[in-house]
Amino acid sequence: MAITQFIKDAVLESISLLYQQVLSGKDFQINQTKPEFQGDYTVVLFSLVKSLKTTPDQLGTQLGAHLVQNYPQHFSSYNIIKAFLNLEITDRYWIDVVNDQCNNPNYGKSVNKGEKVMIEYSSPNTNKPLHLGHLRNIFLGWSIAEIIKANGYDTVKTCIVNDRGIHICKSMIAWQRFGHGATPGSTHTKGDHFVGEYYVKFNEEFNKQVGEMVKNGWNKEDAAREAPLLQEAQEMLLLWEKGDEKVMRLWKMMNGWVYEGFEETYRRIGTDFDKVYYESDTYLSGKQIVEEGLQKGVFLKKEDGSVWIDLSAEGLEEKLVLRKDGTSVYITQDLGLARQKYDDYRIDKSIYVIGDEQIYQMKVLKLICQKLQLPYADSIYHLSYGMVELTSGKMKSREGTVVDADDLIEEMIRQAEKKTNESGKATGFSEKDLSELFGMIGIGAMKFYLLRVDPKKRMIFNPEESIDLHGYTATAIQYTHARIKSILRTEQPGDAAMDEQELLLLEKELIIMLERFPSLIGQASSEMNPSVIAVYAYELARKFNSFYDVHSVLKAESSHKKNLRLKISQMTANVIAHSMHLLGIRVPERM
RNA sequence: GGUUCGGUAGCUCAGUUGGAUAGAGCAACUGCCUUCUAAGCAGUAGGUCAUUGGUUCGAAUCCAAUCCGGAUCACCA
Repeated sequence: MAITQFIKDAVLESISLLYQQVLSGKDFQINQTKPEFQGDYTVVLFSLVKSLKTTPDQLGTQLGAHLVQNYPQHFSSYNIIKAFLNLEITDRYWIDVVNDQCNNPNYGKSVNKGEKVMIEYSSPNTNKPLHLGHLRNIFLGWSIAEIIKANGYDTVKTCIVNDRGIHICKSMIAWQRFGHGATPGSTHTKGDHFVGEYYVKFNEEFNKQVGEMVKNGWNKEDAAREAPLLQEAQEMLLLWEKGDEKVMRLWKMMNGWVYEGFEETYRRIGTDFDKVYYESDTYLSGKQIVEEGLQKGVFLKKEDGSVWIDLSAEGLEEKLVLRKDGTSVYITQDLGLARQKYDDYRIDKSIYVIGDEQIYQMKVLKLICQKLQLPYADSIYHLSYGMVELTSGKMKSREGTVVDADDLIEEMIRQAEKKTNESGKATGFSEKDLSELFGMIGIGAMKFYLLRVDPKKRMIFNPEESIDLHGYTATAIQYTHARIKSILRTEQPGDAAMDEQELLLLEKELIIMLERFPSLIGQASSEMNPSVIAVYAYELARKFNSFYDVHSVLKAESSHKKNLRLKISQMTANVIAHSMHLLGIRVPERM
C-alpha cells in the first residue's frame, strides 16, 4: 500500500476514535512536506477543524500524538505549524521499502483488472510519408497503451490505415503516367516516400493543367473540377470500387511499397500494433448501421435520399450520415469501424488518439452511438492532443516545411553519434553495440522531447535547433541508468537484511521518490498522460545524481551503508528503466 | 459569430487536482573531474502566474467577465 494511502487510513481511524466521527479520505489532503520543514508528509488540517469543532492546534496535537503512539512502526515524530501537521515517517519503513522492492521486476504494476482497452493511434494515409505530427501521435498512443497495461488493463493497440479514396487514386494515376515503371527498388527510395512523391507529382501536374485551362478562358473553379487528370482519378476510383482487376493490382502493389516503408519506420522507432484495420475493409460496414438507425427512427431520410441525424437538442446541427447517392461520408465509416472494434474484441474502453482538430468529429461520433444506444457508445474516448508546430508556424506540405519522420530520426541518431564520439566514451563497444547505442540515445531523445509535455497542449518545434541531449532529456536519464549499472557491475547488493540505521537526507529523499512510483503510474493512466512519467523519471534521475555526487556507494562509511546504497541504486535503475519503458525509450547498460 | 483548448522566467515547459516563500531545462554567469561515468553536480541571475472582479482561513489552480492565440463548426478525407 502506498504510504499516502496508509496515512489517510490511519488519520481516519484516529479521528473516528478521538472524535467519534466517520469522515472520508476526500475530506482532507496529504501532501509531501516542504523541504524547509521537518517531516516527510503533511496532513492539512484546515478542512477538518470545522466538522470536528476544534482548533487546528488542538486537532494537530491530538492527532499527531495518537498517530505516533499507535503506529510506531510508521511514524516517528510530528510537529504542527499553523494548520499543517507534519509527520515524519520512520527510517525503518523506508528501508523496508527498498529491501522488499529493490529487485522486484513487477514493482509499480497493478494487478489485472479484467478490463480491455483498445488504443488507436498512428492511422496514416498511404500517400504521404510519416511526419513529426505522426510521431507525436504514435509515441503518445504507444506509451499510453503501455501505461494503461501497467495499471492492470488488457490492451489492444490498433491502427486504421486510410488506404482508399480519391487521394490514393491520385498517386496511382501519377505513377502510371509519369513513373515509367520505376519502383522503390529501382530508385533506391523508401516505399512510402516513393509513393508520396507521385502524390506530389499529381498535384503539380494537376495545377499545371488547371493553369493552362484558365489561360484558355476557363474560370478557375470549373477548371479545377474538369481537369482531365482529376477526371482520370475519379474514373479510377469508380473502377476501384467495382473491384477492377487491373486497378486492384496496381493499388495493391503501390500500397505494398508504402507498407514496407511504414514498417521500416515503425521498426526503427520500436512501435507495434496488435491489430491493423484497413479502411478498404471497413468502409462499407457503416451503411448497415445507418439502415438500423433509420429503422429506429434516430436518423431521417430527406427527399433527395440523403440521410441525416438531428443533433440540435445536443447543441449541434443536423449532420449528414449518408449521401443522396448512397455513398458513405467519413462519419459513416467511423460508425462502422467502431462496431467492428467492439465485435472483434468486446472492449470496455476505446481510446482514439487523434489530433484536437477532430474534437468535433469525435464528439459527433460518440453522440450518434449514444443515440443509437449502441453498447460501446460510452466507451468511446477521444484522446486529443495538440498539433506540433514549427517556430515558423504550421507545417505545410505545399511549402515544404513538413518535418519528415525518417529525416528527423536520422538526424537524431547522427547527433547521438557525434556527442558520443565527443565524449570519448565510445571505446570498448562492438560496431553493433555502438549503432544500437546511437539509436537508443537519438530516438530516445526524440520520444522524450515529444512526450514530456502535456498531450493536450500544442507544441512548438524548432527545426533549426536539434533536439537537446543535455538537461531535461532522455539522454540525462539514460546516462544516470548507465552510471548506476556501472556501479552494480562492480558489486551487487547482498542478501542480508539491513540493520537499523539512520537514513541521510538524500537517501531518504530518493526512497520517497521511489515509493511514489506505483501511484504515479495510476495517475498517468487515469489522466492518459505520459508526461507524468517523463517528469517523474527526470526528477528521479536528478535526485540520484545529486546523491551520487555527495555520497559514495562503493566506498560507503560502513558495509551496512554500502549494502543499503547498493539496493537504493538498484531500485533506482529498475524504476528508471521501467519508467522509460513506459515511454517507449530503451536504456543502455553503458554509455 | 457558436463551440472548444490554451496564455506561468528571454525561450521550451512543470506545478502533486485549493495549501506553507511558484519550480526545472535551454540561453547567460560562477565554482566542482588524482574520487563509483562531468551527457553530471552545486550556485548566481531571471516572475504583475494575460487582465479585472468574485468564492474562503488560503487561488497559478475554482467561478464570471474581458483581452490575446490555436482548433473546429463541409454531401473533404
